[in-house]
Amino acid sequence: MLDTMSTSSAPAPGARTRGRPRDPALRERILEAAANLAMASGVELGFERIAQEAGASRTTLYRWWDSPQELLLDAMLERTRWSLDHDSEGTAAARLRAQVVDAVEILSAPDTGRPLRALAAGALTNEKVRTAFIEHWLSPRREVAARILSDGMITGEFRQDLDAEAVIDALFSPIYHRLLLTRMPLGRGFADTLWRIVEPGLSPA
Amino acid sequence: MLDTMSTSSAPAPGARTRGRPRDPALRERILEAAANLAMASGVELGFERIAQEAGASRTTLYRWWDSPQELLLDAMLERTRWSLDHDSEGTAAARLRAQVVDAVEILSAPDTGRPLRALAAGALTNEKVRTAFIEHWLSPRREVAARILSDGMITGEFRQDLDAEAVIDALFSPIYHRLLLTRMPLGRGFADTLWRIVEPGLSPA
DNA sequence: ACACTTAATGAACGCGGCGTACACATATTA
DNA sequence: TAATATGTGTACGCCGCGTTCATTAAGTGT
Repeated sequence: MLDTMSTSSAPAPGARTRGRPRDPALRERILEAAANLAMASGVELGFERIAQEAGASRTTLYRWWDSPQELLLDAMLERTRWSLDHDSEGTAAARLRAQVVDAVEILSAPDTGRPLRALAAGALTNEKVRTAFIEHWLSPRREVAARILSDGMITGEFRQDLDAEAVIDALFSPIYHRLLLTRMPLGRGFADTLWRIVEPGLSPA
Repeated sequence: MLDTMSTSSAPAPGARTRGRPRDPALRERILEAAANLAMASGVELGFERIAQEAGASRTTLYRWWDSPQELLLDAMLERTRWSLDHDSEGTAAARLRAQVVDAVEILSAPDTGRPLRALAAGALTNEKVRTAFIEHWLSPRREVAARILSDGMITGEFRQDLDAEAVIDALFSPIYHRLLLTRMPLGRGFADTLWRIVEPGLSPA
């Protein structure tokens, strides 16, 4: 089993260790500082600034994270747990559609969308960040959708020869695309529009 | 009319000017150096390295470009002119599908795909780069597809209530997504798979 | 009590790229 | 020949990076 909630620095849940225990409040201040800085677009994300904003020592950050982006990833993961809980009621189509709406929700909200841009930027320059981003952010979310798709294919609601990964790409990558590259409007309506385009390709002939 | 072939530094096509004329060969060496460096993944793209690689003076680069990424964009535009020429023969569906295949072609080839990643990374950190990337790279390509979609909607081959921009997103952004973020295979087959998913949403009921 | 272990701080260092400024050489037009 | 614009080379200060070190703090073990 994979721990999706922390990139590198697991404070060892209930493990009683020797030495001085890590200060949870400090960690929280650091994560919040990173999220705040990343929300203010145009600000370069660096250990220097984060430490200053959090009122922490720079060395402390270096101890726990390898890069500012991995730090930010930890912050984002904790702030978006809810999006991984999904209803298992209703048709597969309705559940999948709800996931698309959720994704638009998260990526269009400034306090999550903007940090996600900084995260993606890191993923493009640092392979380690890219790996962590895939492992801890993208994959868990794709798996939720993959599960729903699989259910629908079994019950016959969807066609059985679907390429699940490609369907997920078609449904979700446009949302990332609008957030990251283009400047086209990204709002609730886009989820509907997108769904209307892809949905016909899901149902059996 | 918009000049899509140069971001900032137009050498004024046939304009006879005073002073010493710009050296075209030097410009070419610089563009090539940038493309080569961007192809070697893991290398940070900076004026310093580009100048060194091109055997040019760093000052010269600062004169003509505002950022290494805008320089690289110029290089990419010149190397992918062909992709903007498209056949106007055949059904709209066939022509649109061909565009998807071309896109996969360009983004999966290392000598264009990797530089494009560097370009996208720049677009995520520098708003000016982002603007140039949209204006000179994304928009012209989207317009080709938009034209085909428009044709198909007029002839009745496609449904008339399509949101063209959203269709384009659904068809092309998954390709960028696979190049930039995920590590899923990006090959000829993906174009076909993608098309099979989206195509049903295009034809009239 | 004491030793031991880990966390957090703060100061300092060298490195490298960035952006700019300046002086100079070169090529072309008026 | 004068004027103009391109290209070169050097030098400078700045800032963030990544690391090292010494020090203090907060918990464990016997």
